[in-house]
Amino acid sequence: MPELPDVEIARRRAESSAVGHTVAHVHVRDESLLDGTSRQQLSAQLGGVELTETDRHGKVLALAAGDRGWLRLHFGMTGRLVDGRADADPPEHAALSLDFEDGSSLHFVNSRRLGSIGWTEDFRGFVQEEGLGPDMLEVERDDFRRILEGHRGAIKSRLLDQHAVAGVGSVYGDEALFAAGIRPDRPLDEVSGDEIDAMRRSLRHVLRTAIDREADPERMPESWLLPRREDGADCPGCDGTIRRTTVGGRSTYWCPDCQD
DNA sequence: CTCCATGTTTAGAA
DNA sequence: CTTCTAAACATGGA
Repeated sequence: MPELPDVEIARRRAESSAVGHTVAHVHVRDESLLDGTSRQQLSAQLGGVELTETDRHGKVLALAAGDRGWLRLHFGMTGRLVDGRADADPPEHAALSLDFEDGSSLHFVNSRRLGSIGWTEDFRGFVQEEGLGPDMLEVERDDFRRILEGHRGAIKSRLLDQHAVAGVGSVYGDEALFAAGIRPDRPLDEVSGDEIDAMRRSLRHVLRTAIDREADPERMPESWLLPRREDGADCPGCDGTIRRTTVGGRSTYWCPDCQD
């Protein structure tokens, strides 16, 4: 489920399994995911080079190769990182594999192929150029208010707009709206400043909790909406019923009795 | 067969 | 300019 927590967990795993390792071979296995780069460029930039650090902004993960630049990964709907061995078969749907000199390897697996693989000399500059909003775990209260104020559309649509704020997706967005007691389709001009503050706190709590539980849906609290994302399910917070609707073109699960 | 899915972009309408 | 909808992308699971 590649939203901010999933990408953060992937970043932490890459930090421990790939940083400090030297790339022996780069295998681009699905060229269609390359975005503004080529297998030649990736091999030239990463081959024989030690990975030095990781970074993340919203749903974008980046791995640094010293001063040369950053490998950028976007997971789309189904992307994930898998550790492996260079002498073993790569996992099914591996789009990119980095084999390290010690025999280990890191695979970027993506069955649905909606993500992207890029190269950028300056990751922070890339974030700027793309016009991504601030990371949801970094944004300050007053900035978050400014981002949501002055709009009339549904609050969920704005939360999921990566150019407004980066990292919120449909599942954890619904979760935080549920926790804050706000309807996903509520027009933003009907949301008070205090409610915006509460929304920010709910988002931070939901995202941090998800990260603490390694973004594993099975491990999320029973009191959450996530295990009940089904039309007609019992609401975990009241005697009501969870409903599925569409907001901003995305399936949305919420409780009409708990949220208004 | 049908419907749905964690994301993003684009075209067109209002 | 803002906002919304539908469609497209490609694939897999229920």
